[in-house]
Amino acid sequence: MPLARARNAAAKAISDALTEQFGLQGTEVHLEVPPNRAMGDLAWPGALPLARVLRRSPQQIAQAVAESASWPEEVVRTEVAGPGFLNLYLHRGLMLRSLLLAELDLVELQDDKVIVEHTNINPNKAAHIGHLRNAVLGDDLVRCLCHLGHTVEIQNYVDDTGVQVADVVVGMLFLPEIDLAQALGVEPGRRDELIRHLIASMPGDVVPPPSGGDFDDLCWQVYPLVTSRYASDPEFAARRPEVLHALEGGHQQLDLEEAVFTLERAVLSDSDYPPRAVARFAAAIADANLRCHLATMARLGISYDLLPHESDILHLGFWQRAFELLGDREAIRLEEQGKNAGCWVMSLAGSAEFADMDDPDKILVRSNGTVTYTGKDIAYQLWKLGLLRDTDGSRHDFGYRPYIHWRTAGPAAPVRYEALAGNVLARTTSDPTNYIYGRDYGCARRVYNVIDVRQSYPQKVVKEAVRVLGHEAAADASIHFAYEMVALTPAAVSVIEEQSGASFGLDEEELGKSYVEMSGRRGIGVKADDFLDVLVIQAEDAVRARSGDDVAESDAGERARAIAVGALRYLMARQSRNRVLAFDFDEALAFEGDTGPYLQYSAVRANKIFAKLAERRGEGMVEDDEAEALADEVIPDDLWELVLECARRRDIVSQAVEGLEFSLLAQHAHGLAQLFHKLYHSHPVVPEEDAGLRRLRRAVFTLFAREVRVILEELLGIPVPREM
RNA sequence: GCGCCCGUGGCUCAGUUGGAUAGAGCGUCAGACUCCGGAUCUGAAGGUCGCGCGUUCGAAUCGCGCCGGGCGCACCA
Repeated sequence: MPLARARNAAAKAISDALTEQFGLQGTEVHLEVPPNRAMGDLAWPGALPLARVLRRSPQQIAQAVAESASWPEEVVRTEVAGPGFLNLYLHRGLMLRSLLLAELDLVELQDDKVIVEHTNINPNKAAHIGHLRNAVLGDDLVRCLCHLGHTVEIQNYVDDTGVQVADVVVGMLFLPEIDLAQALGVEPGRRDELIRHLIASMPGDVVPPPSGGDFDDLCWQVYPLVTSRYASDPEFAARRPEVLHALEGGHQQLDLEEAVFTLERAVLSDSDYPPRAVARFAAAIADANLRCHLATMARLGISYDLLPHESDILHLGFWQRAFELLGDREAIRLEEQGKNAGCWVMSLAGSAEFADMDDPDKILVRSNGTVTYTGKDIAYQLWKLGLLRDTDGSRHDFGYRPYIHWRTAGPAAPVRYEALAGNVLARTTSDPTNYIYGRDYGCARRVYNVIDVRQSYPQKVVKEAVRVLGHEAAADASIHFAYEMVALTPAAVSVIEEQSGASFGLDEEELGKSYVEMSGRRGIGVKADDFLDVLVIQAEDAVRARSGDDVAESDAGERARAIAVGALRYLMARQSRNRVLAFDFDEALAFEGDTGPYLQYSAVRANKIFAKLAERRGEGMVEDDEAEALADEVIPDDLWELVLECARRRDIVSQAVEGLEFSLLAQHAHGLAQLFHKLYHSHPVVPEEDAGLRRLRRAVFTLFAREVRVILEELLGIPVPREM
């Protein structure tokens, strides 16, 4: 990290000069990178606030520091400018040399573990583009944390016993056969045949390659029918709590085939469905959807370490233990009267954040004895922090077993799921004696929960619960990574309605707004796989238009996939997280300008230079021995600008993680690509006959080619195709 | 009602410990050499940073008050 070294050395020089000249001890010196190179490479604005204290003009102070400081070798020139900035100019050759020497890029490994929980899609329907925002932001965070030397555990929480899964089960078991058959896209038939059809479309023990009409797409069709029928049919609506209760009861070791057989018999004899069979059926639906979600995310190079299941939290008594801990601290109480009578509530009145609320109590256990989602989430959070402990001090833990294995061909390549080889993706089990050798899950120093901003309130409650249990530091380390939702522009809604031939029945008011909220319950949304498919098709058209028909089929497909992923991931990263992303097809399908493909193109072009260089001149990228010789090189302004930008990666990544704002990183990447594209035209390499000039350009472009690959592939998960 | 978020050229957005001349992209207009690929580049036009008051050497950024929009404040998740 040559820039950090130069910065620290310069800061120390300034601090020492302040002591020597003005007797100031231990002044904090922050050096920033000024807006343009005419103002230097690093700048110290600290003379301005010191003016009052020292009763001298800022220019005088800056001048005194500039003249008396013993500057490190990295600083070659100083200048006092504007109202009193002290601008520093770096030794360009030295910086370029250091940046090219790869071993200087190593990071210290951090001695902690960080958990990032993301994706968390309800396993009752296909993923939509809103879920993609969650997963991409979560994955970007994971990549940046790893880059900074952290050990990261990625969790994708599976709510397999919630109302949403129950709703699809209700639909399969109780919707009129006619409606059901239509939703499933088959000829009307008996219910047991429809159930069989659904089971047959499940992916089994594999993670399937996504295509149209997958299992999760069928559920996507069924789900809105259920929710709309609840409103009109009370008898139907009464099925929901029945099914939910069955799910919570579990299905101990019941075989799926046996469960389906049981359901069939119930259909034929017109008798009630046995709860255990219903629960087993629901578990199969949740699992099948989960595998579809994994497949969708795999396309984007997103993977996980652990799949915690809500059913296991339930069966292993996580909540009971959390309840005891909260009870010991008297953080919860049983409400005897009022509107919350019969409920266990946690009072939030004690914390400033909730003090102004009308009702500062949050219900954790309902009057019927069941626990709310927030209650379960508190237990889960405590477990993540290693704080869910039994009375003997041992950790109250899950059981674990390998769920599937996976591997990738590179940092931004698609994830390939396989049976036995590669990295382990584990899932929790309800048998705490199950474990995976050498693996220890949970128990992190810091926890990021990537969740939609609309869940800020329950997330605050969870954090507060950790705090009232006396774990101040752990509460502070419980971070809600909140982001705004993805909505649809009215134009996007029209496109979907036109293509699907369906109408979402939006009223005047909704259509008048600048965007429409997506809703799985209403079936309003752009499915993630569908959108990716469209992107791939568009990208492939563009590839063929440029390269002609001589591109091999598989090669064009490969490039198109990379471009589609690049466009999508960049789109998600570049918008700041607390702004609603109003999805528009035209904008999302753009491949020119401030887009992923623009960045990819810069990387491809840079690589192309070196390919041609090897071919025509037998020269390659600048290696360490050549880099040594560059320290004395005179580097012109325009090339230097790119060199300095390349030096800033670590700073930018730290800042992005600190503020959970990956638009900073996206913008940095875009800036780099822009500088490169400009230089590409003004500084040709291959045709340049002057060997010295050619070496310098090679050096700068070597730096860029490496840098852009790291930022795109490692940090943003955007693949760099071989050609475009 | 209380809380959080958003308001920046025609459109979509950056601008994060307050820093120097507010940046991109799209769109519009005018251009790019027998030269490593034109998904690129050069140039032009386009801004009361919602409004007001304040803090500061300095405010798009911090504080207060308005205006407009969104989202929360469930025995849903």
